[in-house]
Amino acid sequence: MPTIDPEILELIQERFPQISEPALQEAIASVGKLQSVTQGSILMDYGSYIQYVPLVIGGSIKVVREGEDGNELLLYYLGEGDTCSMSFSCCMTQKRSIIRTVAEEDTTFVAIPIEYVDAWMRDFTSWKNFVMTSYDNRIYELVQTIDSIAFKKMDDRLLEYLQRKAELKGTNKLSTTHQDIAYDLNASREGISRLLKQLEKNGQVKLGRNRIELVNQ
DNA sequence: ACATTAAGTGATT
DNA sequence: AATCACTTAATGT
Repeated sequence: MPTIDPEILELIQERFPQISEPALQEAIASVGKLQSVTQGSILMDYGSYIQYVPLVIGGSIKVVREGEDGNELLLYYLGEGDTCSMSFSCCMTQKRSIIRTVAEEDTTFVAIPIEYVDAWMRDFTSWKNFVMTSYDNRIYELVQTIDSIAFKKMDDRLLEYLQRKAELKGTNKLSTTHQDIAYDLNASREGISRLLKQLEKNGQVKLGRNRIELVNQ
């Protein structure tokens, strides 16, 4: 039996209050590995099998879907206290990943080897609840994203995107390029530039090279 | 100073 | 709204 890592134990208690059972906390601290990745690292890619389930401690991860032509589309973000629901369903059903996850910023997480994930569903109710709640949140966000694509015009999508991003990062000053936004929204860079210009005219944002500031109104 | 990268523009479909 | 074919501006070396 591996020893309990006190650092992980503390982080879990601090960032994942839903995981309340002490025995579960200790189990996580025993088998989990604390990992850090730099911005832009790909944690999981199309077709790969999942080896672990990540519990996000700090930073954020974006989950994207890519078409055959290389077009990308942002599905949702994972932030502190979140976990990747896709990795659950993948490891439960032994299927390859149908999405890609990329570190949106420098990110740390606790990696749980998949062999424990299943057993804990039986053994710990707080784990089961955590997983279910996580699914629920992710599906809710997915539906919002679908709504946004299906029913909203690009300018609304853009504003929504910026607001979510600002919320996730905890700041109104975003450092990103028009091109990156265009990739996430699967739009053209020029289109995004023009829409941002409009938003600036309306006093909703302030623009600079590599930075977009949301103006509270 | 020069090269590179981000952003802006206008025309076309 | 996308694409093209640029121009202009900011930034790194």
